[in-house]
Amino acid sequence: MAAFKSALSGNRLLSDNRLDQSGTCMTNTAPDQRSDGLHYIDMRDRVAGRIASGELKPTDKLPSERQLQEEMGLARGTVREGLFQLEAEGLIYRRDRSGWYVSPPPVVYDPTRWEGFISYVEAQGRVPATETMSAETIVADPLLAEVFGRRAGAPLYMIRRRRHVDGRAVLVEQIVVDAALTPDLLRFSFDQSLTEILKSAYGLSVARNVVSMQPCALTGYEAEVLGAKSGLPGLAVQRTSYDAQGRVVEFDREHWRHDAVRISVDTRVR
Amino acid sequence: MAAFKSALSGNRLLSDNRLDQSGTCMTNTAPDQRSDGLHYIDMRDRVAGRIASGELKPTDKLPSERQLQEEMGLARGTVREGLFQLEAEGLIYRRDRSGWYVSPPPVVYDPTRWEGFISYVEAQGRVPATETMSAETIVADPLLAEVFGRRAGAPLYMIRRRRHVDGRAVLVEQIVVDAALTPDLLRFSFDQSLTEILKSAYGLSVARNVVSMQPCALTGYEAEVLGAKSGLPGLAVQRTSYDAQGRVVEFDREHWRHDAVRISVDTRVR
DNA sequence: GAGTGGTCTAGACCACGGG
DNA sequence: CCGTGGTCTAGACCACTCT
Repeated sequence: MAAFKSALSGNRLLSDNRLDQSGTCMTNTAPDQRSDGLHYIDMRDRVAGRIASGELKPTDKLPSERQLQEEMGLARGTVREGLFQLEAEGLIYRRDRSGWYVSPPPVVYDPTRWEGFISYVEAQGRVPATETMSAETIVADPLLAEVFGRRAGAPLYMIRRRRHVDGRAVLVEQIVVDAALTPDLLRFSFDQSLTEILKSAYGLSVARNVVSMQPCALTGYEAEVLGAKSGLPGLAVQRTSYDAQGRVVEFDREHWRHDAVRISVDTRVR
Repeated sequence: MAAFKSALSGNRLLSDNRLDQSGTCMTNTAPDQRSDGLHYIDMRDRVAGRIASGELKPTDKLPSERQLQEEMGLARGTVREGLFQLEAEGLIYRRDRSGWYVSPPPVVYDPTRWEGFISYVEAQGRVPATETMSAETIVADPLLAEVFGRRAGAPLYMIRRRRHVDGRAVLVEQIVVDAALTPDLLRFSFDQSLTEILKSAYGLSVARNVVSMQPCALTGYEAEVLGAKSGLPGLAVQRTSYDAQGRVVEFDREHWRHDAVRISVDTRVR
């Protein structure tokens, strides 16, 4: 019913920045007309309202589940149902056994550009941080051998990092580079920009990116290191970067929290 | 602990097609070593195992929740918890009040190319279908006016469509085009390719795409028309297409089921 | 009308976070 | 240590689908 207006407003994609405003998609906190009788939706709307009004701001802690339960006269399970809704919408997130918090706005990310995470995030007025989880020499399994066009067993470097925005862990990544192109790479610290290292120390720069993205659930290792509950929606990004000679410079797999990122790509059509 | 092998296997992104094999990410059905004592995870693993083994195939219906409950000696809530995990991972989906089904593999989609949905899907051996929900003339609100570089109040066409793959509704989209560039557009049927219409009837082709993507929750209208429960993870895609003169040819917003799509982009670095 | 998932209640105990 | 969320049980009734 003539919903095109609302379809375009309450839009997290349109504005280029900062749009923690109104609501999320279309269900929205909207008027007050709601109260479908669905208790967990009412609960969702009430909390969403507090966020929209600014009563609760990004990174604020919500009242405890038991407080909300009492406050709204519901069973705890129903309260949690409403919280899961809000989490799925990216409005709130949880810290294990600590509580529920209001999500900050997402970071905008263009995986087709060869710019570092750090410059991206800073350009958006946020504070980036990187932790190197591991950096080691590995040998190419058949899969990686194919990616890099080497024999199985060829030496590669693998770096695992965790990245933060404003102190919150938002992604884990695992980068593989060809040891033949980057001798002695492990002498560097990877808490800074790898992009920069590859360019300045090895003269490698990227001419082509092949990127693949898929909504996923964060489970196992990724959920654990992001401090997320297994099953939290996420975004898996895989990037293969080539230089002008067609050599694979970087093979990168990233797992993002779903509420922490917005992908933006600008391309000429071939 | 030396998990890089498993980090690269069980990978839905790597292979270019069909990879309903092993598991999803890393938690995997893996060995049998599990049985953490977490009942809903056991339950997840058991069902995931049946899917991995081929005992349950895409589009197959799972046993009812009450059957699973009895079969595994769990409370129904616990069974549902496990089913939600599998849903989040994209392994299964539900049809409201009908049952749970095994998800078919996702479609690969490149939003930066100006090819139609139909050719994409067919090229992957799947059966596409399109339903036009509405097609109407609207006037530009301030937001759309800015997008199209017109005055507020300028005439535009808006088309809403629902797209299916193999009979399953996987996305809803809302396309806005400039009426000044496409006079009398509404005389066409939009169950076929809009791309084709714009090119052959109006000589419009696309030189540049600006695409933005964000994991989201499907709620309200989108959830409803996709037959999904509100809160289901989805992917919101917004595309603005320009022709060689820099005029906006199409402004498109799509909402996909999270388990139905994988995004792939191939770009030259500028 | 039978069977399915969707919602909701009112408990319980546990594992972990943080003071 | 206490408070938090995480897991789990055992019911109940409803709304809808399917045949």
